[in-house]
Amino acid sequence: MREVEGRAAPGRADMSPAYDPLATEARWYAEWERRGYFGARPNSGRPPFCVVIPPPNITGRLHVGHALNNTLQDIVVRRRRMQGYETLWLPGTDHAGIATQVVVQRELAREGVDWRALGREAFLERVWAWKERYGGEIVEQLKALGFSCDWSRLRFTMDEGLARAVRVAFVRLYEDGLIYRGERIINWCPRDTTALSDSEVEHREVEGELVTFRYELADGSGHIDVATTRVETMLGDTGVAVHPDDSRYRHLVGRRVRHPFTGRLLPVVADEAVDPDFGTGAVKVTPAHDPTDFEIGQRHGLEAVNILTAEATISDAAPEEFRGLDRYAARKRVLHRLEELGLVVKVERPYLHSVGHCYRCGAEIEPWISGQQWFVAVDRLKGPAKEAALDGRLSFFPARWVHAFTQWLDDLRDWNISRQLWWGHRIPVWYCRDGHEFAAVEDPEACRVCGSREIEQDPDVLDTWFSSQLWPFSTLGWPERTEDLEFFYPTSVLVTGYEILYLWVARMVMSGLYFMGEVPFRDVVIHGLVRDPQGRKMSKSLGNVIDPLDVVRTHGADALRFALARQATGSQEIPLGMEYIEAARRFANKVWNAGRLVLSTYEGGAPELPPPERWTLTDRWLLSRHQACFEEVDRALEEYRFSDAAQALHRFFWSEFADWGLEAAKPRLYEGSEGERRHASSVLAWVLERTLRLLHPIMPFVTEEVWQRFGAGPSIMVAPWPEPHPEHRDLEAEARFGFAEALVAEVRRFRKAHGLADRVPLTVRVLPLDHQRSVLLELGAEIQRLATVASLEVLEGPVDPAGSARLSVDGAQVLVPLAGVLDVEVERARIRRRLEEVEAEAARSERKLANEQFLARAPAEVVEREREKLAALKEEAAALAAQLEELGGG
RNA sequence: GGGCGCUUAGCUCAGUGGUGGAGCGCCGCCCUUACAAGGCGGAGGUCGGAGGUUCGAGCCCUCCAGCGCCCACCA
Repeated sequence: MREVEGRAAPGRADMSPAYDPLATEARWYAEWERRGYFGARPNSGRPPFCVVIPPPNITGRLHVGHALNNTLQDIVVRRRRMQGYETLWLPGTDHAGIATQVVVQRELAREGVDWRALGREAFLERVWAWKERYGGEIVEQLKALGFSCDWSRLRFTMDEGLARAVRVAFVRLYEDGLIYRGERIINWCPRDTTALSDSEVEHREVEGELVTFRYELADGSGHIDVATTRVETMLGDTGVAVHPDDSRYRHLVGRRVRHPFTGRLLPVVADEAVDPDFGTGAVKVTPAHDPTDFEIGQRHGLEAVNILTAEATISDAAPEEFRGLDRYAARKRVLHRLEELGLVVKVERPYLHSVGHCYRCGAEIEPWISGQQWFVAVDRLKGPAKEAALDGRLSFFPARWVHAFTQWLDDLRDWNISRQLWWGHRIPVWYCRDGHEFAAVEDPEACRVCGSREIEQDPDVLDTWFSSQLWPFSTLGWPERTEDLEFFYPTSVLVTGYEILYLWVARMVMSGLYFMGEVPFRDVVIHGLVRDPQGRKMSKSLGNVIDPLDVVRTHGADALRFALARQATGSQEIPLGMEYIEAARRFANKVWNAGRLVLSTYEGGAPELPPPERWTLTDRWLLSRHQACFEEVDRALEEYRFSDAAQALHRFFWSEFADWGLEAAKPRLYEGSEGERRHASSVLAWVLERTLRLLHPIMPFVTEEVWQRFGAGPSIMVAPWPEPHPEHRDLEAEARFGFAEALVAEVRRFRKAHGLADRVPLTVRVLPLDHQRSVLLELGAEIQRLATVASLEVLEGPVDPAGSARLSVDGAQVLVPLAGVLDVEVERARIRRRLEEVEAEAARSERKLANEQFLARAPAEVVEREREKLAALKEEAAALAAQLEELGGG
């Protein structure tokens, strides 16, 4: 624990060969928290950066979707903090009206208690108790993943301040005429017995039946056939509608048909809403149970007969023989009775059609008239939101979401905000005995209009999303003008899944603009849903669920975070399996072990580079590649391309820094002079230390644990984001080092082709092209080490190649003397294979260069490159052919 | 009905008009003192199909097929 105390003792004496996340992560999180690194202070003099968390429901345990969402936020937030912003990540939880109420109802049911019988107050006490018990759990789970939220500002959508914000918002909308009450047809969930907004209804294709049945004209002079997928609703039919231009039915408009069960006379009306091409072209009208029919009914003065109870059983408004039946039983019964009466024309089954379902419980939604409901009029809200999305005040990542966003706003209809629940913000409207109605922020004692003390508050509560839409400013203290609100609003970024783009994001934008006059956030980052590697939803029954907390225990939070970031492309699905997390864990281990190597040779202290004039070719190559990595990571994170950033880091760290940089440095580290060792070590340390900082937002723990040992500061969390060094980009060095890489790879391949174990000492003699000579002189020791070569000779001029295998690398000739050892047959095969490749490529190149159009129209440099390539290929082919000849292979 | 996205190695996915990549999986060799949670090498692709633009197309355009998602008052 020494390193936790502040300045670490450098070195790796205490570093075990295997990284142990379990021993590291919780310790560091507690330490960061203790030091107050997560806390933000307004008006610190630094520029503000603020993210509000999409508040998890208090019903939930942390699942992998939360892990993804918050990992991405933490990456953004940690980077900004390192960049010097006054960074606030504001956490909180959501009361989640329906979801929570249902969970508690179920808990009560298990105890044999009916929640309705309990009464409103006692029930709410139970829910609050539930919240106290489980509401904090998810917070602990978020901490286990390393998320750097400012926990001192933790909010809950029903805490005192937010409750006040909800009331102020409601009253203002009410007084501005944007909230109204009306009796309209709404979406009703018969299981949760509440209304839902349009956005809370999920449409799913189901196999049902399409029943065509007959209404006889009241005077017996004919009939009219109608089709329906919900035949039970005919119990509430009060009319039949046809299209006004439909000549087949024009003579029937104005006449009446007789309802077979109720005896009611139903007028035939003409209405534009009818599609003459569907079914029979005539439609039964059930104003109480279908939105279109409701409107038709309104236009033609048809009665709305509500034949369903709140639980979707047949009500007393229907004929006695059907009363009390469940809606599905009624569907069968009505069909059966119609058949008995000979009125069924046909039944198409199965008939695929779309049916609305409750987004919470999955029950089929009934369009229903449930008495008075509250609505938000959206016409004056949606315009400004759309404008903000189009004029750039709001930016979407990926940008394509802007279309979905604006299109949704275009189609948006008034928002039903009243819920027939007990858990939630109660609607702040009171009614007095004399029928007066008023809204108030504070609980009133008397009627605002007549002073009567006999007042009653509206029994309904508000849609959960009504409070959620205020989240970016209510959490900062609104309606008070707090320091936090002044400093941090508008917030900087919102990171969320696309599934709540409409439900939540769009409404925050509308309300932010309305109440604050400003967008609630500048950037909207939309990510996909986590799926299993086969693209299936994670579910218990499939056994493919990944529990983030299990992963933290077995692989570490860093591994989970990296795997998620690595997968987080802009696509709608994010495949994740344990094998991805395994790979990420191995990466964390790689980081740890690269740290061990570098630290074992390093003196400690903030790494410093030797002066540029002393840089070796390897140094220049490594620094150039590191700068390329920096640029890629920095740009990717700037644009919220998390996957690109993670991949760039992985590739650089493993394939470049470790596989080549560290391996190439070993001769100097182990066998070089003291000066060489120090030099090599300080370059590696400099690159590693900076790379750790680049990686820290994604993998905070392992980077901190290694970084501490440099003794370069109190914590990587508060270390600055690396500054760019464009002058380190050195394409010439990369090209020259590339020759060494190619030479090493060719020798390795040769070794493998002949099955020569690393133990067998190889001598390699190279006749380089002029520009390659210095590379060999500078990198001789590195090349020997990397290619496991005992002796590397640089030739001055042509040498008799007899008895040697001959390789070709970028035009350089490479001889591997192995007289007597070489298996001639294998060598012949190797050469023949290579020759085929070279000849095929040369042929392709020749064809291209024979094309006059290519010569005329392609850029000169492309043509030149092609010429050089062909020349090299031809040279190599000739050499290969000559060798074959010598080997007598024919 | 409208809209969006996807189709590239066995799997999951990157890919900026100029010789097709990664991770995982597979085959082979190696316990080399950072790491066997590793190293090295290898196999494996007519880039969904058909046209078009271009000197040149995985990439740009059109059409087609399949898959996924969102929206919609398909009774």
